[in-house]
Amino acid sequence: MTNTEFQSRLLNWYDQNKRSMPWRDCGDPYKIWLSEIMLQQTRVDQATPYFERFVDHYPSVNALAEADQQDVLKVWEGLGYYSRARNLHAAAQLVVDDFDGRVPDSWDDITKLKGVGPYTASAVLSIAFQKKYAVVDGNVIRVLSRYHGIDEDVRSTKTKNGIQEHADELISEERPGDFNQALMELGATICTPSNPDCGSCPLQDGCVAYKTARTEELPYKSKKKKRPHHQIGVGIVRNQKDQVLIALRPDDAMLGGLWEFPGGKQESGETFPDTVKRELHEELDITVSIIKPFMKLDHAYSHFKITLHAYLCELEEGKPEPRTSQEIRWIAIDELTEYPFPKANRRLTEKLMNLNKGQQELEI
DNA sequence: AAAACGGGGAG
DNA sequence: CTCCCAGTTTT
Repeated sequence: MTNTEFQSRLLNWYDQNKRSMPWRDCGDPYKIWLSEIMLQQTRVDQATPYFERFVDHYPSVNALAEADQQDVLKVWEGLGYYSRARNLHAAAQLVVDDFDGRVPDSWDDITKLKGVGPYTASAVLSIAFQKKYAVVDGNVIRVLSRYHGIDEDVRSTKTKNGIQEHADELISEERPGDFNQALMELGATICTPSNPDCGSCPLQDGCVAYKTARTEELPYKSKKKKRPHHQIGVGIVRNQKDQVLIALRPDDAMLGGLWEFPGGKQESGETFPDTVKRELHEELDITVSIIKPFMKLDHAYSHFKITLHAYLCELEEGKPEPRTSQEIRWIAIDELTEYPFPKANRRLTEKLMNLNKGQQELEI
C-alpha cells in the first residue's frame, strides 16, 4: 500500500468514525494543549469530565496563569500525575509572560513549556496549527508495529525511534492533525491491545501482523518489574477544637502540592501504633497517643503498592513543627473538602466527613 | 537506559 | 492479578 493510499483510507475511516470529544475540532490551541496534557497516560473517558471542569474554571491561558496552584491542583484532584498540573500552571504563566498569552506555534518555543515533550509538541503543532509533526504514542506504537510487523521490544528507545521514522514517513501533508488523531483513534477503537477488530480496519490490506496472524503477539513488550508492597502507618490527630492535622507534600515529591495525614513506612519489629508515633515524632516533633484504629485500605501506585493503616490520635505533647520545611495546618472536618488530597487519603477524609455528619463514633 | 510518576478500567 | 492508557522528567 502506498503512503497516499494509507492516508486516504485512514482519513476516510476517521471522517466516518471519529468519536466526539469536547476539544476536538474546536480550533482553540489552549484547549488542545490542555487536552493533550490530560491525555498523557490517561484514557479519553477518564480525562473528559476533568477537561470539562477544568475549562469551566480556567477558560483561557490567562485565567489559568492567574490562578493559585492549590486551586489548580484541587480541580486536578483524582486525575493523577500531579506534576502535569503543576507544570501546566507554570507553563501557562510562561505563555503569558514570554509569548503574549498565545500558545507557541513552533517546535523550539513550545518545547520550552514544562510538561511538553516530543509527543505533546507534535500533537499541538499538528492539531492546532496544521504543522507536519507526527505523533508517536501508545496507540501509534501498537498500530505501526503491527502494520509493519516490527517485533523488537517497543519499550526500547531504538524501536520507538524507528516507529517515529515510519510515522514521519506516513503522515499526511494536507491534514497532519487529522492524520495523527486518526492513527490514535484507530489504535484506541479498532487496533486494540487484545481482540483487535481487524475486520473493520481500513489498513487491513497492508498489515503484516494481520497477514501473518500475529496481531496477538505484536507489539512485543519486555516484562515490567513487579511492584513492592509497603505497609504505611498514618495518624489522624485531633485537638480540643475538633480539628485534624494535615501536612502539605513538597512540590518535588511524589504527590507534590497535595495534602495528607502524616505518617510513614512501618519498620521491622514495629506495631502500627509504634510506626505512627515514631513518624509523627520524627516529622512533626510531637508526641501522640493512639486512640483507636480508624481505617485500613489498599492502594496501588504506578511503581509500588501500599496498605495504609490509619489511627485516630490525640496530641499528647508538643506543638507540630514540620522538620522538612513542609507546611502543616489544623482544619475542621468540614474543611477537608477544600484541600487537594491524593486518592488514598481522600478515602480517609470521606469516612471522616461521613462520621462527622452523623455525629457518631468520632468522639474520643 | 532506566526509574519515577496516579488512577482507573479491561481481561 | 497484570496490563494499558493521546508521556515527561529525573537520575
